[in-house]
Amino acid sequence: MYRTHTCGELRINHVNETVTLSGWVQKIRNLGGMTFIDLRDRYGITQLVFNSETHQELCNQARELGREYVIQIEGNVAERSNKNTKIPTGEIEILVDQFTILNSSELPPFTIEDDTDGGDELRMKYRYLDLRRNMVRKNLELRHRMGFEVRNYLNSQNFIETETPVLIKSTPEGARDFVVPSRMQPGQFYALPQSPQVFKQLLMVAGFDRYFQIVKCFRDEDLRADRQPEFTQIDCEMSFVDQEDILNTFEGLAKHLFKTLRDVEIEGDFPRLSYEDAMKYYGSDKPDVRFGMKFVELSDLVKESGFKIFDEAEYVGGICAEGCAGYTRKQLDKLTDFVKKPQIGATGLIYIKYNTDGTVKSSVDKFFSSEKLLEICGSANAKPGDLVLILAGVRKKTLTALCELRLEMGEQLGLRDKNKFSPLWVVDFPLLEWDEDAQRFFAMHHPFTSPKKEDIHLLDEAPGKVRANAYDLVINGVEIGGGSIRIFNDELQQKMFSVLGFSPEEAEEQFGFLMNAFKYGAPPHGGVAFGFDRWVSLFAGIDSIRDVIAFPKNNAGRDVMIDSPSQVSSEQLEELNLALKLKEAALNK
RNA sequence: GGUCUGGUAGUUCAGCUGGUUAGAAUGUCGGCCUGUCACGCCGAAGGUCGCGGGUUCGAGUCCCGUCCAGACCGCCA
Repeated sequence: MYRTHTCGELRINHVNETVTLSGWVQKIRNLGGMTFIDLRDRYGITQLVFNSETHQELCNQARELGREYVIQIEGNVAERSNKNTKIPTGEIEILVDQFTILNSSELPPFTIEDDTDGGDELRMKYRYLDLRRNMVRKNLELRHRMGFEVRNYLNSQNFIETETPVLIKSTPEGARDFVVPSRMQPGQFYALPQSPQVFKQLLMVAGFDRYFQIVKCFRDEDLRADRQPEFTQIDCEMSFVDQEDILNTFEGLAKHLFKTLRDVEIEGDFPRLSYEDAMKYYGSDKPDVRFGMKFVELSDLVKESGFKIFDEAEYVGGICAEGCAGYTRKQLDKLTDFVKKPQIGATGLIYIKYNTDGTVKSSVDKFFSSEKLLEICGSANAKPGDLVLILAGVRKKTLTALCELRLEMGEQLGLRDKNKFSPLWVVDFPLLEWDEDAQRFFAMHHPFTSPKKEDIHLLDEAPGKVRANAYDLVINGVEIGGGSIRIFNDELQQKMFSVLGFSPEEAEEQFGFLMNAFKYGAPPHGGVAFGFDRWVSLFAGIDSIRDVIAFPKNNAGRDVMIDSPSQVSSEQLEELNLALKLKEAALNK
């Protein structure tokens, strides 16, 4: 038997028991006549003592140990004379009688501690060592518990977890597919699913009624801190539901997860915000509503002042930063630089300081009277002591920039507390969005999303105005998930394909199986999918999803530990009927 | 595809306008130490300054290219 207890469970009431422990050597403190070793496993740390007076030989052996050696010890649990209140096992220690080295270890390239000295690159290369660290392991334990609670809740609501295939078919629209060559069908390829979308709809046709799956999805697009080429979704679909039923069901899931994983009670219904209002008040379809600072449109108020920037702007909007009237020139310059960064793209920043004495000071004093500036402050709901920040320009771009500025101010003012959670549903998304390059409409959500009944008549005359039965769950400015009520009528689906520019033949070739299925009594249905990794990282209070994934890939889609992707042998290529034709840039690598 | 930041000891970093032998902390190794738990004290080893080219009497430092890593824009229904 390798162990009778784990390294995290022994307490004062175990004193005098003889125990066997196995684990890794975390730290050796050699005091000469006496040596202490911290023995670590997943469950905790237990201190071992070697005393040269009573166990000279053992003491000598203990000195031979190194960090991360795997050892097994037998000894007696004793009460410490000097207790350590910082750890749960700190009242006891093990007087070791014998020990065995189960495995030696090379010196690890970084220290296995909470505050490691390892940089990201090293930690990824030696991920199995990084995973020994509390921080990373705790994230994965949270992930485990969350998966468990998702299953618990959805099971209690009669959902059936059903697996869907991973080798499927490439379709146009949406993200770039990962493709897998078929050996048995020369020249043909499978695609890895971007989501199990059509399968879950087919399960509804099959009468499964309530489906879910915690499932890997794949998208071959460029990565970010919160985007991996393979990621996990909580994928769900329900029959005989309208939007209201879905929002209620999954609001229930969200509340259950908040309660069980973070012990947070979310009072009342999640607020709902139309896409239009989200853009108008926050410049984003995933607003962070932990704080206010809503946009105020000032376009009409500031026109014809002779200030060219405002006069020529399609949109002028501002936010009110509470209590910031005291900002120095330096701070304001820094904010100006911030909004002028190419990624944000504003041309400049206008401010009005509403001083505590009731006076105003602005960067556009030349063009506006004090009365006018006060009026602007009034519309922006500013009170003495506040600072109004204004951007102007093309509507869409300015809203986006103002969104970034708002988030930056929220950050500076400490309004984005990681332990505060503000969920909301963003609803009434547009069904379609116009693509300038392709000169056609694309489905904003996906081609199976149903238009709002009252907007269907607009499909021909003004497709861009049609709203969809689509919704996103947004928490703290992070898009946690989204979904829609689907089209379940063959005719409407064909109509949708035609608006998207598919010929009937193309639609038949790509999605014939789905439309065919819809001919056999498809129930009304709809669903939602949540980004599991993002949700876990939100609960863990971290910004990157990499640390809630056991073996993530880097920002170039590379696994630096196993060194993938990699080349395959010419025999493998031959077998797959593939020949490589590399571009020059690829050859240089 | 683009923008930005970084790459110096095992590790995390410092290294100014180019100028003597490239430093600190930590880790490692050796010695001392019987109550440590960030143990302490003494000592030692440890460097292709990512790689290639250029400018210069002289390059870790400046320039060009390139590779790697990270953040972001485009992209991601």
